[in-house]
Amino acid sequence: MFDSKSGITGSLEDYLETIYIILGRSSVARVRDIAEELDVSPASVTPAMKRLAEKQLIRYSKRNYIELTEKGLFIARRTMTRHNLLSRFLSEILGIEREQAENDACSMEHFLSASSMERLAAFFEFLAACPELQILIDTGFGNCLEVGTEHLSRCSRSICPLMAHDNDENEMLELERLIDLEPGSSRRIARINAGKKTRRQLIDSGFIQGANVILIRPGDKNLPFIVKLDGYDQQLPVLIAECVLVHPDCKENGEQQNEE
Amino acid sequence: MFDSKSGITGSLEDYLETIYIILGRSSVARVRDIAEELDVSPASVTPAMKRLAEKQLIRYSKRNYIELTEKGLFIARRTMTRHNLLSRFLSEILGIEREQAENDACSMEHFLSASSMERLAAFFEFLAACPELQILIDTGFGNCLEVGTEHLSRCSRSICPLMAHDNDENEMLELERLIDLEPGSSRRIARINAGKKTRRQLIDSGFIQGANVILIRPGDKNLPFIVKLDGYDQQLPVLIAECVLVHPDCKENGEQQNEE
DNA sequence: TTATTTTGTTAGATTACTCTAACAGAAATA
DNA sequence: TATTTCTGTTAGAGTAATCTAACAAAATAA
Repeated sequence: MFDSKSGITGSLEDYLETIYIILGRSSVARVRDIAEELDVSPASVTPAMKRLAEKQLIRYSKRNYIELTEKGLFIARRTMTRHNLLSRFLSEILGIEREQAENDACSMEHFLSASSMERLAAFFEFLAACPELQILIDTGFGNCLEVGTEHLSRCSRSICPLMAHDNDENEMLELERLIDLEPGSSRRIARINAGKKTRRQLIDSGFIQGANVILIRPGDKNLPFIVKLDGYDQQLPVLIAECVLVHPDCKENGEQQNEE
Repeated sequence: MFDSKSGITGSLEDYLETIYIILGRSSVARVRDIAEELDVSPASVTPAMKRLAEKQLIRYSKRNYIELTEKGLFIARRTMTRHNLLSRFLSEILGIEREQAENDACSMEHFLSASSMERLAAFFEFLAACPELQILIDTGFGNCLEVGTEHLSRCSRSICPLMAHDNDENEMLELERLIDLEPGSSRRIARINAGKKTRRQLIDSGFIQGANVILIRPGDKNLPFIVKLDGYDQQLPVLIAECVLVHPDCKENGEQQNEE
């Protein structure tokens, strides 16, 4: 219920942030404005203001304008910054639609710890200092948005103007299909090569890059495929299992086996 | 209160996830195990099980073992996957300590939307397919963790084995200090060049890469510095304002002015 | 079999948040 | 001045989640 640092709830943080936003454009903040901005009833705002005043985060007296205290201002700004960092990460890096990114950020902002926030900020600084990274994300990852993941196998070659790919072929062709493995084989998932729907289904089930899969029983037309995914048994229709590509079983990937 | 998709609360999602984890290692799930795993009182578990059973997400009868239904299993797995994606992003990409990453992921997992989840999964796939990106993050961004941000100005040169940096000098030296600007100048923040404490203070206040700053009043020994940061007035002690570096005011950065 | 311990449930209280409906104060209008 | 409208507060209810303390059922030990 309580957020990571402030000692106040996410709801109260939202109120503070909203007051800050209103004061940024209107010189005074009234109950009505807050209710409207947050899309809650004015009757919900009054008790929230009382709670905030009790905690010395706002100055508030009945039927009067609302002001942030030093402490309240600090939390409001920090919350807003967390929101911005998350929303920018989701939209600028991951390529999520602005509105959706705002939405996600709105609820996650209350739980981003100080250290995560600091690192996320550092990531943006690094990105700005490192044009190569920006190119990779825009050209490579960004492209995958439109062209679909089918092209991902050729990404290293086509999108990366930064490096000469001499031994490209063997690097890329090493990816295997999960269904082609021998029973008992253990691998790391490389990617899901499927359309939106199947892809989402697999990801929801935990088939994400880096997850460990062990083939238990290869399926056929009637029997489903059985694998152990990160230690959990899972069944899959063969048609869906076909879309899972795994990294080769070489030494480089072997070191990822133990996470401790 | 409710999470993005399931129509159930974060708390109930946690219960489902926990049941899934317990069933992955113990063949049966009891109230006691769940209470222990989630660090809540057993008296809190019983009513939660009733709520879950009502929603057809578990099979539950008084004093009996608890089983997940098809639907419950799906939500449990999806929640766990979201957790893994977030926690891996925080630890593997941002370089947050494992425990802290787990913590943050625990609370944020309930709010990551389906599309963000999909894109985050795609990011890991892209990372695995693009060794250059991995190198940049490990060598460049990863290094910043230890050496501090002072070195960031030279990152492009020193860490990037991927590109020849002929015109390095002018690229890097273009960064200006915020305090050296003329009053009225508008720029984008590039990075914060300060120790941990000052850095955190500035970031908490919203001084993150990409934010727009307009210099209102240059400070001196007595008067504080005043800037407009993303539309909000802020005061800073001169000593702290010194640490803010901004991008040059060239055409390339000018295009970021409007976000719409 | 009886006693003890473990385990699970219930009752009752608390906190945080929301709502609707009724009401009160202030401002604007007639 | 009187009335209407806007704005804010209160009262009262509901939901979701948690807790402690008391109790009940089941399993284990004596």
